[in-house]
Amino acid sequence: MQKETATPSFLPLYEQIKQLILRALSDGEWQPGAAIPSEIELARRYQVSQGTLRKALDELVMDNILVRRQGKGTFVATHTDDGTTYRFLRLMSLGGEQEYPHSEFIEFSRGKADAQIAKRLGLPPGSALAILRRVLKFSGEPVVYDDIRLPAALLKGISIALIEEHVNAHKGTLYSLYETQYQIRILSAHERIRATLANEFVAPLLGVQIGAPLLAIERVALTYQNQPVEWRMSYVNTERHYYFDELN
Amino acid sequence: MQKETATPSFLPLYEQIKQLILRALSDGEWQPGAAIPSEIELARRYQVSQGTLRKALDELVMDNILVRRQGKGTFVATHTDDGTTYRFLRLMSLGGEQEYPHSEFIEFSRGKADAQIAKRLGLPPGSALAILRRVLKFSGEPVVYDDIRLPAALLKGISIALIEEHVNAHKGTLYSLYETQYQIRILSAHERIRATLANEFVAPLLGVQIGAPLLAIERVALTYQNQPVEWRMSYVNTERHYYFDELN
DNA sequence: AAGTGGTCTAGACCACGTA
DNA sequence: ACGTGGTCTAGACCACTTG
Repeated sequence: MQKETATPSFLPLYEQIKQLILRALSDGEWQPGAAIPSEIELARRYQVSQGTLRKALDELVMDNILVRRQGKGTFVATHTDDGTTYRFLRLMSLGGEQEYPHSEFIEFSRGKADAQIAKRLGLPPGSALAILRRVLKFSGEPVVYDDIRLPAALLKGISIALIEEHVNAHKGTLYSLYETQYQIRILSAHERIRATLANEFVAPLLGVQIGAPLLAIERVALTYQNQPVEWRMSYVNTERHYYFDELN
Repeated sequence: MQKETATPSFLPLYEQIKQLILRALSDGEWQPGAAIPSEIELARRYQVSQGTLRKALDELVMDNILVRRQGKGTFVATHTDDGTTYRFLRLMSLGGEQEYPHSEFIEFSRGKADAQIAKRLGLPPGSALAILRRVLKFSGEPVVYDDIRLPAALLKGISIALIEEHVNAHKGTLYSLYETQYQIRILSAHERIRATLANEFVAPLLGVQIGAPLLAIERVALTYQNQPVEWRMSYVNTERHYYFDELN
């Protein structure tokens, strides 16, 4: 007899605690980069043993939502931290070295969501979007063209100058910009990858011939409760770079 | 002051236990699909508490090396199990449905490792390889061309008839064949993805024009101790399918 | 009813970072 | 010296599967 998995007959305590902590994080009780209370304090607050609390934290750490530092405390994960700035960057040079890109912004504008983007972002078609176009250069060479779109309401008062200042002067990523300026924390993303040919628009931006093969990567980035907040389409010239993935 | 991470000053007990269990698995003490001893028995065997043993098992389960089934026991993971047969398949149809491919084998032969493949497999250049070429069809349409290579010594007495029997009559994958017939357990893999153009060899096999865009996916599959045992290059027609990846 | 994995607790002690 | 996370233990009890 197969058991229905619809309603789990029983919800472990640590899972409930995890949800409570997630809610507190989502409500902004603890800011990105800041320390949350110690395990002992949290255990007292939620009236559970330290072991049970630890198990809740374990899961949040596995999800890259929290970061533990032995001897110091547990912190809200950031996109501005040392090694995590390019957490979502899956491109490496053919030699295998990880390089970090330089952004050149081409355009910032506003537009409306077409059917596909609306569906991906869980919005009604025609919703107002902020549109951002840029080229990523690796070692000075253009490799990626990005077309990035977010619900316009999320990015009040944004300008291309502000973006460039943050990303280039500040050595930040778009995700650290969202986080520090707009209280949007990107927690995960999924990508759909296809092969395509460079058209007359993207070819000159990437310095390739029309008809050159490119990766077309459609990404949706998610925040708390897996809510989609950013859509982007990237075109990647893989003459000198590859996309890597680990399977297990 | 930054601490050198070279030699961890201290190895947790559960980590040592994990290594011992890994060794037992690698030595074939417990076969794929079979139950390993209960937690209580293993705790007794390794002279640790059940909690510590559990933590070791937790990690092996996270690595997809073991599978827990409440009330029944802990089992060695398989490629022949129900939902895990296509664990490494990252292709979905554009509509989003997961489809399972049908293999058509084109060729089985022997050859020598060139510099790149030798490097990827950790072999001396010129080593003897088994070579396998096939096309994967989804809903009857050819979508993937695979060029697959393994150290010849691993696949003693293999034949194309045997492969086809296993994969098609038996509804198995190559990885389940390796596992059941040759005692090679694939545990993980990594892939490098680039965009390319269909050449005169692959185009007719995939039913596309020469010059059509394709994904070129180079995969190395690993067994215990992250030892590489299989190399493959896949060419994927993404007109009706995409490669998906989850980032977090 | 018996056996397995899963949860939860309370407490001791260790390793690490800071002051 | 102190506070933080990390490890380990022993034991009670719960949930699931099988006979």
